[in-house]
Amino acid sequence: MTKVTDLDRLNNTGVRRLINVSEAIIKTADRFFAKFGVTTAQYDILAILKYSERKLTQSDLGINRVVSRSNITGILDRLERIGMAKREGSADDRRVKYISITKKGLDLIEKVESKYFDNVKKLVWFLDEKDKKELVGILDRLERGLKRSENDL
Amino acid sequence: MTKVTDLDRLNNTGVRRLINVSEAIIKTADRFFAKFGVTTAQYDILAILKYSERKLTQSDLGINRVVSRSNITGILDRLERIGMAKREGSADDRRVKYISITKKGLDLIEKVESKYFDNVKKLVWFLDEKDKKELVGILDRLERGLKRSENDL
DNA sequence: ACATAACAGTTATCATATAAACTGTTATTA
DNA sequence: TAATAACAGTTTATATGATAACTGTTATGT
Repeated sequence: MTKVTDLDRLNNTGVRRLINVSEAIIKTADRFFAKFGVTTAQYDILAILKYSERKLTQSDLGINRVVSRSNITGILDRLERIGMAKREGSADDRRVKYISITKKGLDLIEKVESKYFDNVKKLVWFLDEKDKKELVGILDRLERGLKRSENDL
Repeated sequence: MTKVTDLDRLNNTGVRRLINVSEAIIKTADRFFAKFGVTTAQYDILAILKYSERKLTQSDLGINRVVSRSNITGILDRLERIGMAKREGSADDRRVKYISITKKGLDLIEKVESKYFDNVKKLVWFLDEKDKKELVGILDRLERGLKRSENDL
């Protein structure tokens, strides 16, 4: 039974801070996309569909976005309902469904994309090149640490 | 209509990376607490209750955790169901409910807490003091940027 | 060929989150 | 005091996420 030290609490505060900032960014993105009638998850899927070189299946989308297959089902249901994407069965493999973005989906991205990137630019406005490089390094080291702490989970 | 540049995409990739690492940390925490029969949100509430100097209302809990009042309702429902917390009406103000942690809740924290802080220690294992200081600064600057980008949301 | 394993997608359940409408209570103010 | 505003908490609707059970299809291996 290890004793909890002040340093432990300080570390925890720092990690919480990281998570809070992340969540604040996510919520801001959610509100941004909501103005255009889609959720962040839906927009992400549409952007992947638009920029993919090849036809994608539902499983492909799951891999890119780290969303499980079961949740992709629901997101695509809603995208189909609002007419932004559609499913097509594969002739080769009857298990597979190919997903494509519709004209309406492409129009949405056209309208939203540059505004979205403008917001990202404002978000990182106060970071210089050194900050950005350091941040990437810190994130790498956090991921290494995460593996350590996952081991004896 | 601004054009999207490579730098825009690079910025976006960096921000996504930050969010991905954050979400990976959150998921690891979720799995950790699940082993003890609670969710992260539930544990957070219990920890706040344990270490609070004064009696807390549901609104108080909302403010600390940035969870809206409506979500607090559900989280407390479930905490009450498993016997970890309880509600008590206020005599002064019949709108208000004071929330307290039960013996069972305190036992849980006793059992979990030092293991949790051990995991946090492993998470930040590869960060030195300079990293930690730099990270705090970067998070500050990101928050400033976030305000900028929220302005014309 | 037939049994079995692996796979793609769907469905169901639970927890969480946002937002808006609602109930009852307290505070304000005309 | 009566009308109204502000507040605390609940409820409802919708979206997302994790997991697990399930259906149908394809691949494998004896």
